[in-house]
Amino acid sequence: MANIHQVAKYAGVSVATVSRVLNDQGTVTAKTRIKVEDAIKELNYEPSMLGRNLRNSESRILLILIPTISNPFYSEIIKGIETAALKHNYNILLCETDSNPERENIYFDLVRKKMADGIISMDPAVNMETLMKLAEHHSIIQCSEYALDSGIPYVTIDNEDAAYRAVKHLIRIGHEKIALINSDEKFLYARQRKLGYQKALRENGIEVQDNYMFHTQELGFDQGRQAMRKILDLDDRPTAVFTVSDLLAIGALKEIHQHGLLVPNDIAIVGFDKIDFSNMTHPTLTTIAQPMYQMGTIAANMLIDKIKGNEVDSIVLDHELIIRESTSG
Amino acid sequence: MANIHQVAKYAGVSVATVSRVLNDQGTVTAKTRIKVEDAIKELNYEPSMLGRNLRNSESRILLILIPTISNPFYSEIIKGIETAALKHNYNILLCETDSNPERENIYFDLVRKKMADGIISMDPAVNMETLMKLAEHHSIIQCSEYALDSGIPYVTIDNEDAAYRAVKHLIRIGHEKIALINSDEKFLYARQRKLGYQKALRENGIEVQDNYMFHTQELGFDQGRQAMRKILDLDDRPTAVFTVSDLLAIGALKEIHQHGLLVPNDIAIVGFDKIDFSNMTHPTLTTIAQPMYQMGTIAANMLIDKIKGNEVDSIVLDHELIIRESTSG
DNA sequence: TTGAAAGCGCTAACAA
DNA sequence: TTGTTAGCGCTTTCAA
Repeated sequence: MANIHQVAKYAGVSVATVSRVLNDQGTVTAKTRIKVEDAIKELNYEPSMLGRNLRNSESRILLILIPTISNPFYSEIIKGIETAALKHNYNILLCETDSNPERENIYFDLVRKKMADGIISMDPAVNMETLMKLAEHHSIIQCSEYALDSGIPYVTIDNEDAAYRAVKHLIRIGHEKIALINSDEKFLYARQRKLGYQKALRENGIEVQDNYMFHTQELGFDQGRQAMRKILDLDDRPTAVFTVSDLLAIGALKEIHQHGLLVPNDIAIVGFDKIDFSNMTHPTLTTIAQPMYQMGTIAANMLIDKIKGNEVDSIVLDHELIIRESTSG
Repeated sequence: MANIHQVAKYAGVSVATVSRVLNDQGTVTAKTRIKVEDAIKELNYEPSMLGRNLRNSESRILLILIPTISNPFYSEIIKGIETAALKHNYNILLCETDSNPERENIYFDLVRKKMADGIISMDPAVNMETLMKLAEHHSIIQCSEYALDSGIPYVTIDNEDAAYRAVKHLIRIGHEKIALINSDEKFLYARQRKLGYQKALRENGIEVQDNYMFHTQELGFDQGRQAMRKILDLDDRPTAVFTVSDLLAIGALKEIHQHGLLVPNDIAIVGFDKIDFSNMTHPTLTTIAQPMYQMGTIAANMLIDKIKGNEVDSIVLDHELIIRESTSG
């Protein structure tokens, strides 16, 4: 594998000139440019990013911090990030923390050690203190989940309003006994969605009952089933359930079917995220659409902006209630 | 941000000594080690991988080439890759080609330009010529999909046998009119699975009918629905369908429900991959389990071995038929 | 328009 | 055991 010196020698010019044609920059005669390009072709030369990156003190890599790649919610955001990153000549390092602090730390080290130019954090379980300390010297953007007072820019949706509208929809179609399957309230989005749930109930004169609110450690199918099992065991059984993720909703759906009950006739369900699978279930899922792809592109563009040294502002994107079969006979 | 020189100066030693304690290598007195470690702490020094990588001519990054992150089949493999990579101090660059050659080329450039030390290719649509040319000078492993005569090591399963067993299961429970929803036969796995399908039929004296075999461009839900719609339109309607991916199967399932028919009573379905969602549908899906996580760890270990300069052998992993509700009343 | 040379931060061969 | 020094491959300033 040739290096820049050999190309320079072969072309009969200096390395500086080779570098200039490589970067389409500076002033190079058409004649010398051709000499250099010929040499490059002849020697099969590929400029090494290792050298360039060291010289430029950049890696052109964006670190994406997610809890798990298994949740399609994140896959869709990642698609957006990747497309935007590519457009600016960045690439993405995928980092699944599995909510494991040790693993998280390995990934943080990558930016400390200059292997990544910035971070898009989507992990609700991220250690905020560490993240904030890191943000003092590095470019970081929060995506979807965030801490308001961290001073770290974020892109997200209005979780409270989204939950509010989901529950209001259930009330509008006649439900009064509405359960909530939430995730752990240590997460901001969980607290926000709970607020929206409660607000919708109160506004309609429905009492908020503690025994109608459930919490899960993760946002998966199994957790949805387990929570739904508890709900089905309730003496005064709810006629509708609002879950904070489609995966939870799909688990709940399964459990309801298992008990020989029907959705939405016996129990209506609303999910959250509008992942692809929410349209594949039977019945299809009413859910809150988050603009995931857009969230990804925006987060990436914000990060790249920040890396450039620009000020960037946080942004709250629109969501949308998608009414489907699980709430309408 | 301090560099190694400043640490050396602060500690009153040479940069070589700092490098030695950094890499836990060479011979350093406990006393000097402590001096250096103190300096590191004092200056908040973090060694730059940019410098180290240039010096060592390595990036410690593994490039993962997948068609799309949306298919959970790949997510699970990626989990395996990431875990194995991390164990060896490698990180993974996620590259979705979307079966777009232009995008593929951008990613190939990353290894040409030393930004990645090797590739795990899982894209069935990969340009084999380019891949083989690249393999002359770079470490590459094929995962799941492969070209036998490429000379590039692979890890996969026995697709023909897997399909054979899936169809045989359908025959055993009494089906004779069995349709196939396959993907494009330009892919090796599609040809192999078709062979298995045909073999099972022939062995049991069932005629292979061309009008029972369908092809789709992608392995998704929508393609499954469309194919199933055609099957339902058939004059002599099959009583069972073997699909080459769970996503296709889920689409087929949906379409069958839509027509007011029941699975498995009216039509039985077998999927392929055992993605998490195959257990969330109603009914749950009979499917072929691929050891995805294991495939990921093995592929990563093979690649790391290859980067080290070792010979690595291709490997065929076991699969398993998982019988669930979609084939058993 | 081009070239010489310094230097990005690190490792390792060699010398002391 | 430690230090000196030569690069790894590139970009960029300065001078010609």
